[in-house]
Amino acid sequence: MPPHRTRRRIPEATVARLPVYLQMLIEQADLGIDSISSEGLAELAGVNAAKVRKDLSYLGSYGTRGVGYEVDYLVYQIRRELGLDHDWPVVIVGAGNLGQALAGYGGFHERGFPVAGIVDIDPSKVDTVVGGARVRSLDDLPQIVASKGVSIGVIATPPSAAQAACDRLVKAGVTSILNFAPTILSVPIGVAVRKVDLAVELQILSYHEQRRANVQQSAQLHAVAVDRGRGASA
Amino acid sequence: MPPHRTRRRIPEATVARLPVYLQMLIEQADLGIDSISSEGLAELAGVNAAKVRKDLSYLGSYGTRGVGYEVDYLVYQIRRELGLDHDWPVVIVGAGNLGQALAGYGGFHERGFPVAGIVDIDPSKVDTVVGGARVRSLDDLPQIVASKGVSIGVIATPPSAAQAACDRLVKAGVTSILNFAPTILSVPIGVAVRKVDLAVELQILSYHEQRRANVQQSAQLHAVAVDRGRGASA
DNA sequence: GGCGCTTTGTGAAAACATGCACATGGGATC
DNA sequence: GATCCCATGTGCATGTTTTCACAAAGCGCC
Repeated sequence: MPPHRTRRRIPEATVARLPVYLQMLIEQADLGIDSISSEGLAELAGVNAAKVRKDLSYLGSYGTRGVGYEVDYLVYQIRRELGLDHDWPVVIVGAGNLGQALAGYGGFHERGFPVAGIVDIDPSKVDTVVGGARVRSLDDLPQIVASKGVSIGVIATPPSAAQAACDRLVKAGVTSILNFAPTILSVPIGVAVRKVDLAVELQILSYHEQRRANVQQSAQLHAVAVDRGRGASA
Repeated sequence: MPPHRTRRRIPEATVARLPVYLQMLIEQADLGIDSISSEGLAELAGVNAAKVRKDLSYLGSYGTRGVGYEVDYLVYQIRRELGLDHDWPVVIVGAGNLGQALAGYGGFHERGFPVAGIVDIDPSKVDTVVGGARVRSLDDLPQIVASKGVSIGVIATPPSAAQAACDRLVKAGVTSILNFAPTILSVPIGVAVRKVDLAVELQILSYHEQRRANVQQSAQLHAVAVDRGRGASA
């Protein structure tokens, strides 16, 4: 039996933090640091130390008590667990503003997600070149997916086209989708979807701004009430 | 006493879903639908009905038993709660690939976050025009923030410049930050930060792909073991 | 080789979020 | 104006995530 076959399931919240730890660890490695404590990593990642330890404990016991974690080894283990020991080519659907920026965004390639292709339904966009890649027809999707072994698709279309784009990705054999359109996609079970909605992020910030304003206002009202109480009757 | 002064705090998980409900409700309103049940909204938002009801109950009792929710009124209430009853101008720091795409991305303006300005530290980028806005110098930041009443900043710089960009935003008076750089920002308390890291999203998908592969492999191994068991000894 | 220092790894508690299930109450029909 | 129907609003149980606190364990120094 291999040492860690299926391995116990890692909580989703932890999975979402591992990439952050990874990023910080790589930074430290580049700085020549070769050992780090949960405390140190916690500080870099903006979380608390107990959380770091519990998160890392899901991967196995890779720390040394009294010392900390060896940076390189931890990088290796997190990479392995996240499936980052090889590249995952991605295909982008939609060559509008956002699709073009994503295609040209070096961060993808740099972090193990080379852009295998970018496609658009609009014939006038096809064959234009964005971010070093030639835009291809949506009809070429199956061919791109098959020939490059793509399993992750990125949707950067307008909302109205997102579900259709999704369907074509799934039909072409993609099993994970990153959706930038403000649309809830329906997919067969077994296909993973993550949604990133830039406006939603801003709206959440707006809530906190709003709240701050309300609280201040209410504190002022309260202060007034207190003053009144002091000066006069009850 | 006003009817809903500070109002009980809304759970963060709910705050993150309200924008999605809002989006769906606006879509329904545009379609001429004027009433919707928790069940219907749940389906559109991709969550379950009890959750919708509980989430909406934090806003108050705005539904009608036996009937559902009036779409327009709910839109109004969610907008008010999220602070979306007025626009929130944003300033973008960094006019690279991503910054340009964001500046040109209609979704921001459309959903209440007009781009009040985009700035860059690189003199060669200053005065170029992207997405209808002229890039201005980083030094103009305080002036832009003050004159346009900006309270939300978007960081679209390379990671190495992100903390400096953040500091300047805070100093200029911005109190909420949306950070696209893969960096943990440190900010004074009272400033809200949200981070969106595109590569992290892909890495989370990668984990699930990886896992799928492992499970399949392990199922195969298991099948082999069973076959062996069948064919021979134990 | 033992002692003390340090930091991990992890049970157990607390906080938070989800989902069920049903009492409650509004609207429609007669 | 009484009755039925239906979907909301919510108490409660369940599941997940965070945090605490401490025993276990490696390292270096004497």
